Amino acid sequence: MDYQKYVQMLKAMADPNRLKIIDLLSCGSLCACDILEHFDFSQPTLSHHMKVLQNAGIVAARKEGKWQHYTLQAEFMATFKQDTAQLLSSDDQCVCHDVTCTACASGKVVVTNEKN
Amino acid sequence: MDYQKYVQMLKAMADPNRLKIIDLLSCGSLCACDILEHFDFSQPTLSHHMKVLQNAGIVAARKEGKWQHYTLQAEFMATFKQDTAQLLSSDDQCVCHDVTCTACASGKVVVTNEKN
DNA sequence: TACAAACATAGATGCGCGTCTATATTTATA
DNA sequence: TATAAATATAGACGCGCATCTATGTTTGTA
Repeated sequence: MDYQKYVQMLKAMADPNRLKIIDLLSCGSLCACDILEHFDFSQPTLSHHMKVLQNAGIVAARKEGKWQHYTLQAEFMATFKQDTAQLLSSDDQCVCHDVTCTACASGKVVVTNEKN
Repeated sequence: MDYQKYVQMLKAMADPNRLKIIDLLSCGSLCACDILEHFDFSQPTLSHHMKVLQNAGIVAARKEGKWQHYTLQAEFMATFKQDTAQLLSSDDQCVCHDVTCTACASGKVVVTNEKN
């Protein structure tokens, strides 16, 4: 998986306001002014947050007249779930395969690395 | 879902080094010195990162002799996947249910909120 | 054409975070 | 008991981030 891209998604999501924006968009598209109504911060701040979400590939923007419509990227929803599952599983591509535990190898403790 | 707890998990994960630590632990327990070998930063920095992961409920620590063993929390792995699925889905508990789109309501654009 | 609405950009500010060095603490061992 | 190994704590530093105000840009409308 694309480690760097996954971290960028996590960083973009790791803000309570941006997480709420994602939640608001989970049912469909919304324009900026409607999103803004749910928050206390200023309009430029929302503009900043939307740019962060776009750069992370989470949100797509489409302009129609005066309004800027935002939608969750389908690819993000799929990729993020997939990357998360892979991170928390110990499959063949896991980085932990060449890892040993010094304490365990010394025979002084009972803890064992399940993969060795 | 616990919004605040989920954000705390995301923040803890939104660092490339901590994400690699989680990946290293996805196969089993490791002590601090073994984790440290995979990074360039100092030992106090690792100690700091492990504390962040513990406070977020991602990692559990267990001391045996000189060694501090770290393990991924089973509850975290379950909760995080579940919260993620709920965030990206539009079920009954979604915050977007009382949301309308001004631009759509005006009838000037073709975009519609899928839930309305 | 003038004005208002929706949104973006520029620049500044304050706070948090990742990292460091130095030192303390705990535990095993000679 | 002295020493070394493994880890934690304290305090400092620099950078990035979330936010703001002020202003620019685009688009629809009277």
